[in-house]
Amino acid sequence: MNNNNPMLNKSDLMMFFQTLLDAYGAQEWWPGETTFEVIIGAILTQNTAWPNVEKAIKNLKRADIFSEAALLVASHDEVAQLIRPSGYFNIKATRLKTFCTFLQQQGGEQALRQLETTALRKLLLSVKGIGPETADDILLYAFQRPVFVIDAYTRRIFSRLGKVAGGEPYEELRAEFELALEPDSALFNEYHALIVCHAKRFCKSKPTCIDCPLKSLCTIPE
DNA sequence: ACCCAGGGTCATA
DNA sequence: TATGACCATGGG
Repeated sequence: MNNNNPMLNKSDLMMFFQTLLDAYGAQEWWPGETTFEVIIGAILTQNTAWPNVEKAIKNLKRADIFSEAALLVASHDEVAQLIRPSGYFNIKATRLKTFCTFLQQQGGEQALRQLETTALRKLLLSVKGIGPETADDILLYAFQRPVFVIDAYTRRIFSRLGKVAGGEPYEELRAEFELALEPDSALFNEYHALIVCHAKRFCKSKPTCIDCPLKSLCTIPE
């Protein structure tokens, strides 16, 4: 499929956005007060419901293990036990420590902020445990870069709207969204937040189409 | 007792 | 490139 007659076009995307914004209001993402907290949350929320991540973050804060230095000093088992509610706790404990080591080697958040988006993205993807979606969460919500995050919800919603196939490679989908829209980090921020908000209410694997604000535009409603 | 959640890595063909 | 196994808790 080429770009002559893109299924994903700006006017449709902005119409969906406005509909979601009218229905749910501004979400003001990411939940988290600091850049560091956004990044920790992005790693912990991999394939995991957000309330479980909040519990894990609370545990880390209560134990006063919520900084690059503290996470590196703490033992693997201690971190793992604290983040237990977020699931995959052994893997995620390693990922948190790996990221902190990376941050230290790079010279901290300030050094990363100096990099161009494409360079920073490549660097983040080189960290074991940070894949494309987590990298884009970090780029958009921690570093305010105009990157359109693709997640399972995005695939599901827009495939049900008949705008994408759904099974495209990550980079292909991201390119489609970013080519259709102006690079606007505030827009991308709110758009992804609204996608998640909407999917949690109406666009689950078993859809709940009653009162769905996108119902008239959807290809599957019963 | 299922099914699913704001993924990523690794082995295999 | 494209599947499949694995990681693991908590809520519906």
